[in-house]
Amino acid sequence: MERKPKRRTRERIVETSLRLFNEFGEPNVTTTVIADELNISPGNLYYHYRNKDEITNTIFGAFEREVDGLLAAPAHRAATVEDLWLFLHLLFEAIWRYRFLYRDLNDLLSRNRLLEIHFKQILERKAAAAEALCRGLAEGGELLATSEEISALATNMAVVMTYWLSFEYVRNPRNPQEGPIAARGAYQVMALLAPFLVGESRQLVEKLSREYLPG
Amino acid sequence: MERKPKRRTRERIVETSLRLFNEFGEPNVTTTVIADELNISPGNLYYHYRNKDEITNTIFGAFEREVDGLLAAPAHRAATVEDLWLFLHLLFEAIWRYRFLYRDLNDLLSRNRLLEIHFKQILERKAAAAEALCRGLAEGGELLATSEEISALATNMAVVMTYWLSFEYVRNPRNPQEGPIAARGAYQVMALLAPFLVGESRQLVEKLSREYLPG
DNA sequence: CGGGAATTAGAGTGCATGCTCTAGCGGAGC
DNA sequence: GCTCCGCTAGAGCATGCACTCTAATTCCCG
Repeated sequence: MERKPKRRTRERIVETSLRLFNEFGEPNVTTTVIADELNISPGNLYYHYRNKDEITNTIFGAFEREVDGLLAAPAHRAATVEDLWLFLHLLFEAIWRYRFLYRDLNDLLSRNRLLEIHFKQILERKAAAAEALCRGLAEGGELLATSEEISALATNMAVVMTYWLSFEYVRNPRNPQEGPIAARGAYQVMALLAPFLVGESRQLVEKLSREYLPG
Repeated sequence: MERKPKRRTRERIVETSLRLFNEFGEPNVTTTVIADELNISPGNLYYHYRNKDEITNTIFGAFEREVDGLLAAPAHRAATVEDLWLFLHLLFEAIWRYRFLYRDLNDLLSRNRLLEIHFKQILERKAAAAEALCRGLAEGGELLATSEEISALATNMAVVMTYWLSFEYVRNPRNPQEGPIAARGAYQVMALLAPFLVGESRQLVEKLSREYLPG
């Protein structure tokens, strides 16, 4: 009936699941739908994965590895505004590729203990990375703020990094374009710490904003 | 069998549903559970409400009325930092009482068109109220920022106002205490615009923070 | 009382979904 | 060609859910 390569079924399941999860939301994608989309039988799907959660967890594992790599970088490196700008773009791009996790976050976490624990860790690492970046900028004299201000700022950065996609989704449910949303998210996070920046760094932010905001 | 007052069934259904929704999440509360909790039959429940969505919509209607009242206020009044502080507390308190809406937001909106439209409006009104408050402070000379900065700031305020509860919930799933979470949310939003405030207003924020943050 | 309307009970239905079970296919090595 | 084994098909099961239907009860009002 078909001439597709047969040996990649396990990989194809996660690829297709990720695509469908992102498009329709994980709760709205049944195992039958995944199997149909792949033109395989439910039995075949369950031969490769014990249950639906195992598919979700596999996808989440890939996401976690990617994000961990990104979040680890800022910790041990001198921070500049350009670093932050790049970091935010990479982060939002990764989040976009796994956006289903963020769309039905609480639902997923309440049904899956592993996700609950690990996602919480990711959140903490996000806040820690944001704080490390801010303190790095402060040490370099590019940012001027008290320790309390930096703590609150880092927390707010974590909030916006985590929920910007959801926010955009509620504001505009039928508008799934990556570029603008990710760039806008990076801009919004940048706007959080812009007022704390001094002189040339602040002007750099304004320049970056002008370049990326209209596009 | 029972001696409870019988005539309030319709009201008791929404009251109990709200409580259960908030505690366990709307998707995890079945109509059977609601009926059981009230010691009534499913048939009785469906006599008063055509379906589950009608219960949700009724609750949402009450929430919308409350929030609309709150959001309308800042628009036509001279703004001060104290006004904002009070406004944020009232808003977070209202959100807390209807927190189930925010917990499974995307799930709810994707299954309920009325909610999708009206919640979107609420979001827009939140951003508008935040922007009005900021511009009011700017006119009063208490806040110093460009128009672009105020726009980005208001958007970020809307994000934190909307998702602070979710954020706290992910960070600490088993810790349902109202006071600290609402106060902390107000503080976080305040921290967003603090760097734009001048002189005495900024010191006032620091004072308010010291009072409410540890508690 | 009596009768009609409002309310309630509770068994039951239909459907969706995650998942299972068994039989069979097909390719690689002997 | 045979056999073994990884892979696949697909009917079907168990469960949980929102929701329905009819009969009974209770309440209101004359």
